[in-house]
Amino acid sequence: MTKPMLSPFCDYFWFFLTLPVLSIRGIQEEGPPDDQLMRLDNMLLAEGVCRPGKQGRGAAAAAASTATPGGCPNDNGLEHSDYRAKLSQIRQIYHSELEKYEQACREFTTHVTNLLREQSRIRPISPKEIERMVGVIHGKFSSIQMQLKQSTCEAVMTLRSRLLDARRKRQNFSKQATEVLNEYFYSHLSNPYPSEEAKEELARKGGITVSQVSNWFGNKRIRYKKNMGKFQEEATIYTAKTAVDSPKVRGLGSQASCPSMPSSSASGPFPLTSSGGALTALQTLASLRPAPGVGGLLSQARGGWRGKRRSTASLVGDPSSVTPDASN
DNA sequence: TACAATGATTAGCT
DNA sequence: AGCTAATCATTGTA
Repeated sequence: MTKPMLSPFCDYFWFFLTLPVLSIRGIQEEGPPDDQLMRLDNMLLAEGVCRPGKQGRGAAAAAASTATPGGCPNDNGLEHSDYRAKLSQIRQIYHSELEKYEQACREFTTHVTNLLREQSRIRPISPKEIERMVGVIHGKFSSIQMQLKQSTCEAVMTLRSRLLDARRKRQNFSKQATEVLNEYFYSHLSNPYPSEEAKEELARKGGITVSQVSNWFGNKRIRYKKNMGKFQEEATIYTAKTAVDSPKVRGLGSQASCPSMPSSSASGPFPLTSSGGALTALQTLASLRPAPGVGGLLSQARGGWRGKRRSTASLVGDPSSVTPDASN
């Protein structure tokens, strides 16, 4: 590029124009700038930073600040208010910067064009040359824009991982979910391993995911086994509950296929769950000893249910536990 | 604020 | 793949 004869003021801008744009991280390695720009625009759109049809076109910060973040599936209110507030800040900064860049680009283009026109009195300057200069200026500014977009994307991603990370933002399950899970657990105490279908049903009823159901049962089994005493009261409550409302729970589990004998009532290691109700439960509560004839199963549970791994043979004498999912 | 409860993650096992 | 056991990290509570 031949340096045109410009004023000292323009020397400064000439320096700007000749700055390499290669320093923009990732752009060169990730394909043509247009593709990269499109990806960034899509991402900003998905994150709710810009709005459809307005990507990079100077959407007003004020208007944008009230927009609902589009890319946040969990954006359901108070628990993410912090996220939303910070996203809104990012959005404002993004749009005001973008606006500044665009204005600077317009002003600089006008300025350079005027200077070239002035120069044309001294030496011949073709319209093509002016066009080329304008193109170069726009190219520089769009690469700056790209950098801005990239930084914005990074900021949003960091914010998301910090504030919306499921593990860090663990929430206790709703009462409904806990009840549903506990009802199943205590009514299937002899074999508290819900089948895939039962897990799905529990998940649906509790408004949680299947993997959350699996986690819950994993935790529950281990914690129950470790400290059965602590759970006695809870067991009594749910036993009484399911005794009254047994069809509800029975409907979930395959073990409940024995209508007259809830799985854990006579067979399980924890006779608290007898459909006979609170009396047996309280008796056991007092002694913490199994009802006659169930000692073997109690020790089995104390050593670990070893649920799905349990062979059908070990369930002999426990007809209610011989279920489709137990025999898997 | 300390501590218990609890949901999620991980390593190792079958 | 699904389980246990240990552990982490957050939430709830006295």
